[in-house]
Amino acid sequence: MSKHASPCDAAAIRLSPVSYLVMGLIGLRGPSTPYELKRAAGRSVNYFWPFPHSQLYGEPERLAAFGLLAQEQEEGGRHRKMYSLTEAGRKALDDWFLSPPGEVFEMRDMAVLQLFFSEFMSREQLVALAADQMRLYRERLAVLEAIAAQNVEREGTRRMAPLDLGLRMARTCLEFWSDMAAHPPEA
Amino acid sequence: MSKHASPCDAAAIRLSPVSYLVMGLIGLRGPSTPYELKRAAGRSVNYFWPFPHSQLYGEPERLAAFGLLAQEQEEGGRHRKMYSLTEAGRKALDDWFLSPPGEVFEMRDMAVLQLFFSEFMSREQLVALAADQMRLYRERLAVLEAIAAQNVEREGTRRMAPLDLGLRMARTCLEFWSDMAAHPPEA
DNA sequence: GTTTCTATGGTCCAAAGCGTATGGTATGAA
DNA sequence: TTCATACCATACGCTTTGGACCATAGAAAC
Repeated sequence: MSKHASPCDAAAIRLSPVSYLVMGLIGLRGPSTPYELKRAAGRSVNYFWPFPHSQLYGEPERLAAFGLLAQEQEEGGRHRKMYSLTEAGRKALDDWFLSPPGEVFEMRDMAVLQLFFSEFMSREQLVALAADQMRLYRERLAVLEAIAAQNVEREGTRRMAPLDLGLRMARTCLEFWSDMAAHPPEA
Repeated sequence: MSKHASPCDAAAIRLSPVSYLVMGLIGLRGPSTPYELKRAAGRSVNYFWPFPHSQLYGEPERLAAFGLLAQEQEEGGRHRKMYSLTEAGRKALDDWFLSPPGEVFEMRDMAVLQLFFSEFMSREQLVALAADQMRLYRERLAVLEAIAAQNVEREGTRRMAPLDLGLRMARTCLEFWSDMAAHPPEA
């Protein structure tokens, strides 16, 4: 039932962020199906590394082919595939931690792009943009705070740390756009 | 000399962030060659909307084909192509400003990805990660502050606003990672 | 005046990533 | 039985990516 790939050139495989995402989540959760990964990711890691769910089906397959995950397929029904970490997979994760990424975040922000070109905007448009961003960041804050509230017992643990950063960033942005709305530069 | 596309289905064209990037930069700078755009972008907008330089060559071509830019080609030498905004292009830009993006930034942060899975790390590794991020954010801050210093006369203008946000974000992150280094959660 | 060096300027393309359309399967209600 | 609705999975066309590669100009060296 268990279908292993030959523990082939695990050295040669290209590991992308999504690879680590998948291996990491399985490490945290234990054996999981793609659908479970998708749901788990949607509520957490997706906030600071977005990606389409379709990758959570393809990537485990690929990792299994290289022996980093073990695959087990349901006999009947939906033929769910259950993936778990192999020794090699665990090792790959550990190796990843050995060296910090050496780069800071990349941010893609359409609102800031508009802001950069805001010389072409009227004052009203600029204020409207700022107001809209304020609304969105308040929403974002509410969502993140709700997640924090649901996990009070884990407060201060490592897994909650990214949430903390998310909250800080959202507050910083909210503050920025509030200032912008209150005192829009003339040009 | 001047080569216009028919002002064809400018309605049908798909406009991506890079499209606005290009049109916006040309709007700010006046007529520009791709190389100039590339250099200008590298020092500014690239910090909050990264993209490969090859797009700055392909995209203007495409926009010109739809009549949003006008193209003029150097006769001899390098056959540089000079692009400028047409009426339609200016209009497309204006239309863009009519509706705020309605979304907040997407962040991709490898360090936070590692942090999320840091339960698998030793305390030393975590501290090392934090220290490395601190270093990088200090560097980033230095760069941004240098840019700000070079533009004191434009301080408080709209074009400098994104820089302000960048500084605030970098400080927030630096603070976060400093806290992480000083008080790494046990697990 | 020819060679060489370097900074400038531009193109190409294979591979990766993206998002969505689509199509099955289980469950419970009508 | 059937319908409706979640749940679960895959396929595929399109865009983006990043970096390798090429080409030109001008200056310096000889």
